Amino acid sequence: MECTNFQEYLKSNVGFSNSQFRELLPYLELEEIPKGKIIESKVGYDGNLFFVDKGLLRFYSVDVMGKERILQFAPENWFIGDRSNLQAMDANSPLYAYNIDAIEDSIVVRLTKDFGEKISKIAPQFTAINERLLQNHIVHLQHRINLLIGSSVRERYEDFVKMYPNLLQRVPQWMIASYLGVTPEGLSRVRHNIAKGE
Amino acid sequence: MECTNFQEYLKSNVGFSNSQFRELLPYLELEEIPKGKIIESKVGYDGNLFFVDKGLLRFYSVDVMGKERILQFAPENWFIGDRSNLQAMDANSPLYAYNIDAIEDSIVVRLTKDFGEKISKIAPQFTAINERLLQNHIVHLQHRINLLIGSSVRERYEDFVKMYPNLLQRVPQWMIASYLGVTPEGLSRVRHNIAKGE
DNA sequence: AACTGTTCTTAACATAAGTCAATCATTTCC
DNA sequence: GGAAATGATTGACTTATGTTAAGAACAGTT
Repeated sequence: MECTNFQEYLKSNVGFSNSQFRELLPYLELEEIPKGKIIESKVGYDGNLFFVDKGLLRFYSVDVMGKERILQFAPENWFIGDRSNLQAMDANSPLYAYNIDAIEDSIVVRLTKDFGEKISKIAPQFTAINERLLQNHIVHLQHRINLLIGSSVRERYEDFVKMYPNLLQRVPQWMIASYLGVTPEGLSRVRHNIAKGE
Repeated sequence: MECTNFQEYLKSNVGFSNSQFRELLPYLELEEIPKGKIIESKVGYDGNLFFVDKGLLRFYSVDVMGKERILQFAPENWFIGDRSNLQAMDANSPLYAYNIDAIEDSIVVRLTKDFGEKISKIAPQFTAINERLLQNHIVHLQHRINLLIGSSVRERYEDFVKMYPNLLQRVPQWMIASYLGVTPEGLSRVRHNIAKGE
C-alpha cells in the first residue's frame, strides 16, 4: 500500500524532498477503508485527522432521531477529521455523534500527534502551512454558513455544482441533499425546476 | 487608551509575564471603534485579525440586494477578522462584501503580520496556542452548520440562548435573527411560541 | 414634551420546503 | 437472470417560514 498522493502533496506544498519523505515514512499510519466502513477514532490521539490519499470520505453527525447531517466531503488530497476534542464533548451535550466513513474504497493517512511533532522538526515551514490550511478551512466554512443563513436551496445547490463539479458525479444525490440542508425530495424538485426553467 | 483585557488574556493563555508584554507593546495597534463604525481593512495586512479588548463587534456580509448576513459576534476577549485573503476574492465571486463594525463602542487590538512574528519570537508557545484557537473556531463553525442544515429555527434559537446568554442582552434581536438565518418576524414568532408553549 | 426613527410584535396571506406514499430506475447480490 | 435493496422522481397534502403591512413600544434629539 502506498501513499503517492500524500508524498506529492508534501513535495509541492511543503517543499519536501524524497529523502525528507523517507525520513517521515516510519511515522505514517496508512489505513485502507472499504466503502461504507466507519473510521474508528483512536483514544489518546487528539483530533484524529486524516489525509485522504485515495477515495472519498464523509464527515457527518447523527442526531437522536438517527438522521444524518453531512458536514464535509473529502476526496483525494483533502484533510478530514473530527476536531472536537473530548473536553468540548462534555456530558451536557451528547446531542450529536460525529462519524467519518468511506463513500468509496479509500486509503487514508492517519495524522497522529507524533506525526505533527516529527514533521515540524523535519520541515519547520510546515507550521505556517498548516496555519494557512486551517485559515482556508475557516473561510470555507464561513462561506457555507453565509449561504445557509441567507440563500435558497437552489442557490446553495448551484454554488455546490460550481465549487465541486467532480463530486457531483461521485456522491449520491441524497448525500448532497443532506450536505445542503434539504431533503432528497426537495433537492430533486429543485433540480427539476432548474432543468426546465432554463 | 489601554488594553488590559488583552494583557490579561496573554497572561493566562500564553503565560506572558508583564515584562514580556512590555516588550510587545510597541507592536500593538489599538483602535477605538465607536458604535456603528465599520473597521477599515488595511491593504498590505493579510487577514486583518482583531482582538476585542472592550465592546462588541459583528462580522457580516452584504449581498447584492443589500441584505446583511451576520456570520459572527465578537464580545470582549474574542478574535474577529476577515480571513479571506485577496487571492480567494477573485473576480468571479464579488458576490459578497464582508464587513466588520461595532455594535457597541469598542476598543480593538489590530493584529498585524508584524505582531504575529514578534509574538512568536517572544513566546514560542504562541504558535501552538494559536493553532488550538483555530481548531476551536472550526469546531464552533461546524456546530453551527450542523444546526443550520438539520434543525428548526426554534432549536437554533434555543441553542443560541444556551451558548450566549449574555449576548442576548446586548445584541438587538434582528441581528440575532440574521445570525440564525431567519427573518426578524420569524424569530419574533418563534419566541412567542416558546413563551406560550412552555 | 413632542418629534423622529428604530425595534419589536402581530396578523393575513404567499411560498418554499417538508412529509408521506407510490412509482420507476439502478445497482447489488444470490 | 431474477430478487432485493437502494436511489431518484413525482404528486398530493401539510407546515414552517417569508412577505407585506400595520401598529406598539422604546430611544434619541431638539
